[in-house]
Amino acid sequence: MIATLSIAEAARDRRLSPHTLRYYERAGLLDAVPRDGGGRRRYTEADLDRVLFLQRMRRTGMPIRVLREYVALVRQGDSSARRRLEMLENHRAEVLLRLAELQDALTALDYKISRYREETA
Amino acid sequence: MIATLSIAEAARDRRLSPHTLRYYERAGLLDAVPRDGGGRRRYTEADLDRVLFLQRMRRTGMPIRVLREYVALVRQGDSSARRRLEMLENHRAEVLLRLAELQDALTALDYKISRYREETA
DNA sequence: GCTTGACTTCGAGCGCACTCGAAGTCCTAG
DNA sequence: CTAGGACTTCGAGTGCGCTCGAAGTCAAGC
Repeated sequence: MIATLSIAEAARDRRLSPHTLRYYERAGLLDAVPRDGGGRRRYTEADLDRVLFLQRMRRTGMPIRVLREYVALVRQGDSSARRRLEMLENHRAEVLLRLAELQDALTALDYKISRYREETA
Repeated sequence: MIATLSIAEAARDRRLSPHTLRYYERAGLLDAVPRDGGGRRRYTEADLDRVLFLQRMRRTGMPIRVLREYVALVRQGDSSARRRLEMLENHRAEVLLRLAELQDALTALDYKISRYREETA
């Protein structure tokens, strides 16, 4: 028997709000989460893994709309594997771009900060 | 004599829209850009430098509200230098955090992509 | 002198991603 | 039997950062 979590527990675990978890489900980012006798959600390990994936993609700028598309492909099964791979590769390229942007800003910030420090010294 | 740019030219140069340039000015992120006889904006080198700074900060997630605060401090002059330095340092810390997030996602993506490739092979 | 087109201001509108609150249900403890 | 609290659904509201469009001005070219 594997442990399942209530929505509050799952939310705490993944550091987001129950509202957001429900929203992701409504938005088609999570397949219907299993319910207990009283109709309450019980999150499985697999659900939490999916949430972690969603968080990673969201944090790196993938829109909900695209994520929804990806999840729909997952539901379609193996035949969509190639398209999913493409989506992941596309997103990877965007992540690299954003990494470069952050590095650029970091360099600029460091330069500016060092000038401020001299000035104040 | 230094070259100044029309709003269309400045926008092209910095790869954003004239709408956004006007918005930044309205939002208090750019000091009043000098105007020509007909009341049209002429962007100076300094204005473009400021825009570049804004873009870097925006791309790395600094909110307009904070940028407005920073710019207000710049207007106040030297006495605000220490606070500005603090703001830059705070933002630097956030940039590092976001870099870590991107790296984490990149690692996860690379793993997933490699699995997809094996599967399809 | 008239048209064209790039500009001006201003307020409204939009897309995104939550975020919240109302109203109801269900289980548990006292 | 009742009170409390965590949950449910659903639609509405919020904050952000643009983005757009209407209506008007102005200078240049024909």
